[in-house]
Amino acid sequence: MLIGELAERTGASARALRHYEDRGLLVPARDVNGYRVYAESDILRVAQIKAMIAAGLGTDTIRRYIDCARTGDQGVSLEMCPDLRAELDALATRLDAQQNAIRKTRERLCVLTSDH
Amino acid sequence: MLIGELAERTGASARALRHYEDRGLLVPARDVNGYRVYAESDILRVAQIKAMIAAGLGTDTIRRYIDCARTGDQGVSLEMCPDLRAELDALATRLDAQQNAIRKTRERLCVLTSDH
DNA sequence: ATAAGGGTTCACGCCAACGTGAAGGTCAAG
DNA sequence: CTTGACCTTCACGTTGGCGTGAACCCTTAT
Repeated sequence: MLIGELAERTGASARALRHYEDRGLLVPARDVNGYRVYAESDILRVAQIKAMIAAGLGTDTIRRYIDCARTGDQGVSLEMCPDLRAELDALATRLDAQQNAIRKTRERLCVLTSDH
Repeated sequence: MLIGELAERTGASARALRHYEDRGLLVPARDVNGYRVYAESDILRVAQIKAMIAAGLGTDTIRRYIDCARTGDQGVSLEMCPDLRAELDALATRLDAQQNAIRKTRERLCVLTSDH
């Protein structure tokens, strides 16, 4: 599958897909003409990447996640994972804090508007 | 109170405080020598601003929030507020989505690490 | 007088995830 | 052979919230 099709089927732009490749998140094969050739499994991978990006994770972290998962499949060492776990925990904590902050803000606004 | 003291008492950098002023979030008085002079109430205001920034709100939205709150104090019109409310709701929704995304990511990682 | 430690206004730098041309190959169809 | 719809690689633009000098003024202590 070429980049246009993958873009269409994942909802990511072609530019984004090339960007993911730059960041090492996606490594498509190349056709003789130089075109990127993607596998079916890349659809799932792109979905995961998009979700992690949306969750506020950086591409560095995502790449480490992917590497960790790959070595996990092969039953190889998972030593790099603990700090990855820590990073995910930290992000979750930050998101909690953000939710609290916005909840307080809304409460203050509700008091002012006498709403609810 | 001068900018250095406010910075110290709020944890925000002096640069950040000037930035907030550029964005219209903070309007300190000026001494004869041109120095910014802040009121005690600005400490609370800066705390609110920091919280809203941390929550992912942009300075435009925050300024509208402040204006809305000010006019609210004086019992004046609150017509500008509905879209502000909508914006806060949208942000809250986005944060929910992010939490879901990171939760799924952590679950996938847990499966791989056979943890829990 | 001068050094130290405040303050001021520009104005460029940064980071991250792409958007957006530019300039040019590839390939099937008319 | 040419149009058109794909693809390729640069490489600069964008958005936001500041960081980080630069160059300069104000005030107090030595």
